[in-house]
Amino acid sequence: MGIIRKTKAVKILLDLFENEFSAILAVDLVERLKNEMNKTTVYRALDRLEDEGIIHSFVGKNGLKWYAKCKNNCTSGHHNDVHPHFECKKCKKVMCLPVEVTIPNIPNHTIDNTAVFITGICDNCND
Amino acid sequence: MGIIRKTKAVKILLDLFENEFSAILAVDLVERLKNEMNKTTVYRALDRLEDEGIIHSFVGKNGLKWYAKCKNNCTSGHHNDVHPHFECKKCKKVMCLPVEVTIPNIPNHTIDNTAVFITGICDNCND
DNA sequence: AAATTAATGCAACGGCGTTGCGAAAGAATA
DNA sequence: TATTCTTTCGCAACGCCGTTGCATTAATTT
Repeated sequence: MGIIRKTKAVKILLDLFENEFSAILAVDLVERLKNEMNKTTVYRALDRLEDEGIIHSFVGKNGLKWYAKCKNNCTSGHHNDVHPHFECKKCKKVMCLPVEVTIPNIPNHTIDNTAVFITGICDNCND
Repeated sequence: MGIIRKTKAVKILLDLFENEFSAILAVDLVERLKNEMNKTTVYRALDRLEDEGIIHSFVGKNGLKWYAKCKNNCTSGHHNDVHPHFECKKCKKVMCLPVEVTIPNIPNHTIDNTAVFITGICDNCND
């Protein structure tokens, strides 16, 4: 807990997420890094990075796992931003939208976590 | 397109969803019906029911597929209700919430579909 | 009843993600 | 630097969900 060990895998992944603004599919990471590290290593390093609140994960429509960089000081266990994730049908990119989604009050329910997944066409492809 | 064939599988499934208010995991359906039909049949019949707009599906946090009955005259291809799905951490049930979630306008984006998945504690377990 | 179309069962597969375990790498102590 | 301890890595194998191909059976059409 606290400082994360900067292993080879962690360094490579951090670098990757630093230069990537859209979310990345876990399987794509495995593929892209297959010459540098084993797939098990990728998954375990992702787990650690998520535990530390450096990245966050979510599941797409097809059940595949996406990872993206956290921007709002998330900590282990709790992620601050409840932002939607947007998947463009054209360019296939998935991005975190800098927008707050407010969930209407639901009587007698305790809300713990909210995931919003939107599909459509992004601004880049809309020209 | 149009009228769905009332095969054995479809009848059983329709009956099941009629008497079930919470969503059902696809794998649970396969398990519950394993003496009456093959797992392939279950998945294929679910596909057809969804195509006809009788049920709708969504993916949970762990990537598993859920099915629930449609209530708002959905048609093939398009499902009318953008309601959240709520998973209770205690009783593990997943229900469709009768609430509209409004997504804030996102400049230059064309929204096609929205999925909201909430976890927490439901009213039944909150006493 | 015969012919056509659609649904079913079975077995095998594909893909994502996980686990167990021995080997290697990194941190800590001296 | 040498020794010990802890964490990570690689490999192989696995578990599971959902899908596909194909031959069989059931339902619809004529």
